[in-house]
Amino acid sequence: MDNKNSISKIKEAIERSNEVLDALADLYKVFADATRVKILVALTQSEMCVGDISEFLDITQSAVSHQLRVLKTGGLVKSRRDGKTIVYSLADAHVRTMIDCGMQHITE
Amino acid sequence: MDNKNSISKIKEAIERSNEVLDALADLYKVFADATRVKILVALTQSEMCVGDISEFLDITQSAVSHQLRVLKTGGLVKSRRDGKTIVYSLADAHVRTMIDCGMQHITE
DNA sequence: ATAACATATGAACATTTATTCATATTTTCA
DNA sequence: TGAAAATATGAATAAATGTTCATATGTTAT
Repeated sequence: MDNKNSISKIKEAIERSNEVLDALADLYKVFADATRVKILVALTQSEMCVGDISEFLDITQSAVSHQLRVLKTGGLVKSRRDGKTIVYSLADAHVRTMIDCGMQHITE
Repeated sequence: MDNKNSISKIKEAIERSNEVLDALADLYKVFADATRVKILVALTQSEMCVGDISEFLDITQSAVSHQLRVLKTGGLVKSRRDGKTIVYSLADAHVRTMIDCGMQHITE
C-alpha cells in the first residue's frame, strides 16, 4: 500500500536525523523551566550579574548559579568577569528568536 | 544609581508577565523530550495513527499513547477517529514554526 | 596577608517525568 | 452478540531535575 510505503520513508528519515532530533529535544529542555525562562527574558533587556538575578527572582543565589550553569552549558548565555561580579548575557540572537517564537504561540 | 533603577524596572516587568512566562516554560516542556519531538517531526510529514508511530519509533503502544496525550493536552496535536484507528496530526502551523526555529539553532 | 564580597560547587532531598505492564474502553465485522 | 483490533488509562518503578544548605573558590581593598 502507498500509505505503508510513505510511513516507512518517514521512519527512515527520522532514523537518519536521530542525533539532531535528540539535540533538538535537549535544546528545548534548557528552555523548559520557569526560572530559566525568566532569567533569559530578563537578559533580553540587559546583561546582569548573579546577585541581581537572585534578588529580583527571589530565589537563592545558589539556585541562580546552578541554573546559569545549565543555560551556559546549553549555549544560551555567556559570561564575563567584571571585578568581583560575573556578568551574564545572552549568547546570541538565536535565543531571542526562540523566545519570541514561543511567545507568539502563547499570545496568539 | 541608574543601573539599579533599570534592574528594578525589569523586575517589575517580569513580575507583571509572570503567568505568561510560566506558560512559556510549560510550552517548551512539551517539546523537551526526544520521543515527543520525533512524533511531532513525523507528523510534520503526514498524519498518522498510534500504531504507525509505535512501530517506527520502536516503543510500546502504551508509551506512544501517553506521550500523545501530553502533546494533545499541550495543544500541539489534534486527533480524529477513522474507523478503529485514531489519526493524529499537528494542531496548527505554530508547531511547525517552533520546530523550525529550534532546528535553525541546532544546524546554524 | 587577610577580611569581605561575589559566585561556584557538591551532596542531599523532594518532586516530576517517561516507560512498562496489565487492563479497560471503543469500534468493527463475522 | 461476541470476538478481534486499536487505543486509552492507571499503578508502579526508575531516572532525571530543581532547590537548599554548607562550603569552596576567586577577587578586591585595607
